[in-house]
Amino acid sequence: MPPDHTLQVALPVPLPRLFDYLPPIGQAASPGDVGKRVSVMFGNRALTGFVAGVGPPADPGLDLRPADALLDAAPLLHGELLESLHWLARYTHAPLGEVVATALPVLLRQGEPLPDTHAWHWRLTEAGLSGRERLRAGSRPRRLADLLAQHGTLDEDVLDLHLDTGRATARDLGKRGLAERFAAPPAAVAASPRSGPALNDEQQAAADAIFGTSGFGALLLDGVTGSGKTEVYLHAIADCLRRGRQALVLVPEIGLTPQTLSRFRERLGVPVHALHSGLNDGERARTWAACLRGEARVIVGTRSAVFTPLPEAGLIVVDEEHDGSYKQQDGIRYHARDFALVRGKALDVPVVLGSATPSLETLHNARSGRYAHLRLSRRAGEAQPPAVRVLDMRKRAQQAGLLSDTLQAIRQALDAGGQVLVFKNRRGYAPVLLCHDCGWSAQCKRCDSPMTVHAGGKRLQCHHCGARQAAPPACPDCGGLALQPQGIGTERLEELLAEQFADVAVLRVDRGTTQKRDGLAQQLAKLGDTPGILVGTQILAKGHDLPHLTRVAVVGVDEGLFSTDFRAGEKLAQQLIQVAGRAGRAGKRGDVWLQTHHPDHPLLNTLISGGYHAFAEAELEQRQMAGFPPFAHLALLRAEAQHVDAAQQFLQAAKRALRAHDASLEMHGPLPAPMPRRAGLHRVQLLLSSAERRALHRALDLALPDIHALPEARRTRWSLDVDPMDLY
DNA sequence: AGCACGCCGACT
DNA sequence: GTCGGCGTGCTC
Repeated sequence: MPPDHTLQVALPVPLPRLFDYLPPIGQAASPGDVGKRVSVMFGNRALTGFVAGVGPPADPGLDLRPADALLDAAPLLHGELLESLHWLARYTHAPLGEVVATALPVLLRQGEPLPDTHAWHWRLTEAGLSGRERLRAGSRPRRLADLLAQHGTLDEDVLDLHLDTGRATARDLGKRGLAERFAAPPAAVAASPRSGPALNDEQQAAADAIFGTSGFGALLLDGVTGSGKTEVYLHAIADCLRRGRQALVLVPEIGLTPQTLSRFRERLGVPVHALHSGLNDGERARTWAACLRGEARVIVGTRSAVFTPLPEAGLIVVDEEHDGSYKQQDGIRYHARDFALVRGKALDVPVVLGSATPSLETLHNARSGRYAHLRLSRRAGEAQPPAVRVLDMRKRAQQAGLLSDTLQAIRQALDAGGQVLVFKNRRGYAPVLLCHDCGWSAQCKRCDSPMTVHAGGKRLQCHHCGARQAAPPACPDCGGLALQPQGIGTERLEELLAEQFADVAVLRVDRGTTQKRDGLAQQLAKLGDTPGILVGTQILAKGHDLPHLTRVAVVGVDEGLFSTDFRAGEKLAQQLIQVAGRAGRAGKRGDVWLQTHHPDHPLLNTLISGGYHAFAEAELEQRQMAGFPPFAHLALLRAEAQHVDAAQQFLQAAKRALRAHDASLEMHGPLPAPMPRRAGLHRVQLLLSSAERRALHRALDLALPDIHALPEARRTRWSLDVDPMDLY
């Protein structure tokens, strides 16, 4: 056996190398096998791998095992997507096998064949055509045969609509040789778009700029809430369809509502394929296959949709590009927005990044001229931007964190027939249970963090490891009965509001209440246009149209003003702008009441007087001075272990390895993570920083093999996060 | 990451 | 006497 044609296989294991296999017994390996999946025995378990290359073995002395079977007749990944995944593996410093596994739908990752995407149709056979008259008139088989004769062929999916038990009858005709089922090629989709509202001049200019971008180009669509970004997307997508190309639209996790989809479907007049967490494995694999075959023309999906193959790509849109849900926080820690840009470049198509509150990274790129900067400054229908009022909380009496001024403001808005949103940037009933007598507070036994009170004070839950327990009836330390929830969460707020405003509906909207499918939409429908109060967290800041909302009360922003996380200010500003954007729509000017202990804080002042862009300007200056992104590039090496020392020692050794390869790399740590214990493990981290992205990556490229080989590496769970979003 | 192999404690 | 703890070694 000439050993110069072995399969170089990428496997979904955290080992940063490929594994050589002989081709399956009786087969020869050819360069055409690159991109096919392959099943192999690895150790003593069967794995599905991916042929990354064909060539001579890395180690000629090694006794190679044969692969069991190649799973694809033609490469599953090739061309642009394959190249982009190679890029992603290099960029995240992750094994190609894990990157490929992340990119593929579960079923394909497990080695299932690429599913069919064609529809099954039925038609009469020769025997059926000539013999249908002999079927008893009026019988089901006769009626179906007549239908088939009349229509020529019928889609299996609609048989039951034409005739009761139509499917079963068709199978019966099939058994008698009178009808046959065949795979119909997917119907060619002719777009029949419906026109929407006329674009205003800003929208038109934006749409023209996208249309005029030939080949790759990044465009920031910077439009205030309600300025009609979606209309611009729809025009750009319609253009893309007219040119016979596919469009990919990425949306944040909670932005993909049934309403969004039906709006797209209605306006574009083509099937819109959705990819989100609600799909089952089969649906995901089918959608992926439909993209690969070019049958899916418009794909709307969340983070992982960035991995869909786009053989006829024409446009990529990333809506709400600043949204944190685009960054995967475990496994391969990719950023879907950034990867979309990489793919857009490789595909040579425009990438539109839309937001009312662009990330500072994106704004920086727009200001430096790398991205075109398209602005939509006007709200549709002449709606006015909301007025913001700051309430000083210092030395003021409050109930459940609400000032009496705020309560009055809510009353006024309700009396005027409006709806009010009370926005609290935290969830749970009350952050901690505190003994007023001795100061004891409920702490999680596994994590060093306070447990939060849930279910009206009956239950304690740790928000970090999920541990739950019943709240003690008396203080475990002093036996006193003065246990009180400290601080306020949305449940306590809801309680107070329900009490104070018993005449209107008070809805709490958080992860708990919206987990059910369409839970939020149903709740909002229940409220209708009657006066009422919505209480909630982050989830309320985006997405849904709330046309009757006239007033927003913001409570509990102070934690975000003094955080150690360098991104906290940006996140807070984005949230405040987004939630303020919920107030007021055409015809009704909304307002925002903001309670704080720090009414003079520069972030609030700049944001309120100058808006998001003034804030961003100031924040970018600070980032530059402090040497933070986008003026520096970060990578975070995290380690967790049963014992702090193991994690510490690993990171110390990793630091020495990095230092050996780059004497000038900036490193901070190892330091305990901001949440130093989680689920019983100690967490430590080492922050790497460099003004030059290249220098950072070169140091990692050189040092990671050493770090993998460290004896300390085996005694800890560790991971690398390039461009971390949270520094913990 | 899995999964074996390999030496030391409380139990059917 | 065993079942089982997780240290450490390896996977083409």
